[in-house]
Amino acid sequence: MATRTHAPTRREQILKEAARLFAERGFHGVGVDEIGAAVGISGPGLYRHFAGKDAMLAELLVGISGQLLTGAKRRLQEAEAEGGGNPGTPGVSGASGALGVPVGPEAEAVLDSLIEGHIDFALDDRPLITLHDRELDRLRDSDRKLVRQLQRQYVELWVEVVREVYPGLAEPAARSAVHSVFGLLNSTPHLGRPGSLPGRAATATLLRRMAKGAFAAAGA
Amino acid sequence: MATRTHAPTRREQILKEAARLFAERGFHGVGVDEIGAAVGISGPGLYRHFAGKDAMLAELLVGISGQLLTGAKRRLQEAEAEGGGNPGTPGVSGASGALGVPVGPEAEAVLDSLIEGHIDFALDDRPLITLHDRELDRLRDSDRKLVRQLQRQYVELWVEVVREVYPGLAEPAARSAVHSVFGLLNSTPHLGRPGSLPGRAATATLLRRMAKGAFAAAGA
DNA sequence: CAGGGAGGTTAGCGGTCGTTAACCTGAGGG
DNA sequence: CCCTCAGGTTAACGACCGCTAACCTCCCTG
Repeated sequence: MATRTHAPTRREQILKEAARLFAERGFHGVGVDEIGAAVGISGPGLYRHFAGKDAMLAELLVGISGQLLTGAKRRLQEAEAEGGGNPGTPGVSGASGALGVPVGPEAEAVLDSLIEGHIDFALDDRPLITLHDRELDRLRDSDRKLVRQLQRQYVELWVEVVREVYPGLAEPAARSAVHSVFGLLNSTPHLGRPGSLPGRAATATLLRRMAKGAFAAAGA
Repeated sequence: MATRTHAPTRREQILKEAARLFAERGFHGVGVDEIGAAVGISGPGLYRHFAGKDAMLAELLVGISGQLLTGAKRRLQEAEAEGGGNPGTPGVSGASGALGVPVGPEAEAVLDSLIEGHIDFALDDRPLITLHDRELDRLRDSDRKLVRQLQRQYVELWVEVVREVYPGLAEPAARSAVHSVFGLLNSTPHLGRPGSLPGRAATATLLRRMAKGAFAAAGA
C-alpha cells in the first residue's frame, strides 16, 4: 500500500487507460487514437512516451506479473520472519529451491496471506487481472517469455505452499488446483460493475472463503 | 451425447476451426484468410457459408450459450422426474418463476448434475468456453443481447438451485458464488495442453470436488 | 534572453483486412 | 445434352490502423 502516493505521471495515465481499453475491447480492438483520446492527447502523441502499442501491452503485462510475484515473495518472507521459523531448515519440501516454505500450521497462514493478496489485486485492478490471462499471446517473443517465467514462478510458489498445507496432494493435482483457484479469484470482472457488488469487504470475504473451501476439498 | 453423429458439414468445420483460432489469438487477431486456410479453402470462399466474420462469431456464441442453457434445463427436468418430486409445488423459492427447482436433498443432486454438465462442456469444448466470456463485446447489438439473455438465464438457474441447497445464502452472494465457480470450472484452458493433464477423469473429479467445496464454504 | 528539449499537433505513407466482383468448374436433373 | 447451381477461385477496392515526418509551442535553464 506504500507504493505510489505521488501524482500520476503521463505514462501512468496512459498505461491505466490502455489497460482499461485493452480489457474492454481486446488489444487488436483498440486503436492508438482511442488510447490517446482517453488521456486528452490524440493519436501519435503517445509515441513520445512509448515505443509503440506493443510496448504498452508489454509493460502492463510484465508489471502485473512482477507485482504479483513480488507481493507473494514478500508475504512469504514476512510470515517466515514472524513465525521465527526454522532458521536451519530453509526448505523441507524435497528438491524445491528458491524459497523456504514454512511448515505445518504456519504454512496455512501463508496460504491465507497469498489468497488475501491475490484478492486485493483482483478487486483493485480488475482490468489488469483481465489482461493478464487474455492478451499474453500478443507479445513479442522475448517479452512473452519473461511474463511466462514470472507467472510460472508465481504459480510454483503457490504450489509449494499448497502442498505444505495439504501433503496428500500430488504435484500435478496441486498445480491444477492452484490454476482453478486463480480462475475463481479472477472472476471478479464478471461480478458486474463495482456498485452492483454487495460491497468490497463482503465480496473479499466470500472469495476468501470459497478459495479456502476449494483447496480444502481438493486436498481431502 | 446423442447429438451429431453424422459427418461434419463444411459449415461445422469452419465454425470449429474459427472457434479454435478466435480462442487462440482473439477475434480481431484472426483474418478470414487464416480461417479459410484452416479448412482447406482460402479467403473469400467462406462467404458462401457465412454472411461475414461477425456472423461466425455470433453463431458460435449463441450456440454455446444456448447449448449450456438447454443442457441445464434438461438436467433439471430429469432430476424433477426422477425424484418424483412434488407435482403440486412447482416452485418453493418465493417469486422465482420459469422453472420448478426441487427441494431439499434432491436440490443437491441437481447441483451436482449442473456441475458435472459444466465440467463436461469445459473439458470437451475448451475453445468455446474461452470465447464465451471473452469475445462477447465484439457482437452486433442484437446478437449480444440474445447471448446475454441466454447467459443470464443460465446463471439464474444455477442461483436458484444453489439457494435451495444453501438457504443461508442471500441472492447477491449466491450470484457472486455462481460466477466464481464458473471462473473455477472455466480455468481448464489454463491447465496446459490436454496431455499434460493428469487424465481427463482425474481432472473432472478434482474440479467437481473443488466446485462443491467452494459452494459449501460460501454457504456456511 | 537565446536556445533546446519535452511534449504536443496534423498530414500522410504503407500494409493489412473484410468484403465484393467476376469468373470457373464439376455434379445432378429434366 | 444442356442448364443450373453449389462451392470454389483470384483480383481488387476501400477502409482502417500503426507509425513516421515535419512542424509548433511552451518552459526551463545557463
